[in-house]
Amino acid sequence: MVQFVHPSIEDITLTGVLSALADPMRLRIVVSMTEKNDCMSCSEAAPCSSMAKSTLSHHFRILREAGIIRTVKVGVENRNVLRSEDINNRFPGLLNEILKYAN
Amino acid sequence: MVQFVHPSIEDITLTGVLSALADPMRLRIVVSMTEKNDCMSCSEAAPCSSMAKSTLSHHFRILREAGIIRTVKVGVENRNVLRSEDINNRFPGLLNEILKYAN
DNA sequence: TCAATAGTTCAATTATATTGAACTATTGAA
DNA sequence: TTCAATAGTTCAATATAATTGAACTATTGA
Repeated sequence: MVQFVHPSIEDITLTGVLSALADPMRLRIVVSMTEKNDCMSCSEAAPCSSMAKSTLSHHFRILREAGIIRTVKVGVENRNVLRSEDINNRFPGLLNEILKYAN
Repeated sequence: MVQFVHPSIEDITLTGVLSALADPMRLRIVVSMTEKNDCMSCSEAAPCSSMAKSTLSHHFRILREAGIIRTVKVGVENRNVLRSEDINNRFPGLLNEILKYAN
């Protein structure tokens, strides 16, 4: 049984968030999640079909451990949501400012 | 004679800026440059004295190639300035938003 | 029961970061 | 003019992180 580790709000760091968003693929994942504004499976939010699923899994882990997404396994798939509220509490305005220029 | 390469404004990328600022040491360099609000030599802006100068040189190169600082060699030292105006033209508000939460 | 689905984990390879050592260029003093 | 000191760069070696294929786990639905 896979259990995911998520940082609490106070453990979200600036450089952690920046590192996570400093990758074009992860930025695209986050952008597609803001557009959907709902849970997305990993494959649904995949930035491109050519990426190996182990790489995709790695990127989701980075986003998760930076505190940017929350992942829950439901049935056979993972349901990922943006932790917009948490990030906005921790760093008000930051995420929107970055996403303003993403894509 | 060392000649430094700087990207033009339109070649500054979001992920480039985020990658450059996603490192705690580079973030401290940038913060100390905003506090000084003037040219700083590499060693003057060094985030800690224990860092090898080759590592420091590497960090300044990353910042330079991301378009965050401009470097000119004057005499024996490098004079580094933040390209605040350029970054603000390219991504209005982004740099201030990030620096708001730095350190 | 068993194949399909959705993802994780592992091990190997590739790429990036860190550092000491050797180098370059400039200055200032003897 | 020589030469040591200063301020950095570059190089080669090592250490750390990213990418991927292959094997694995867990869940569902036929």
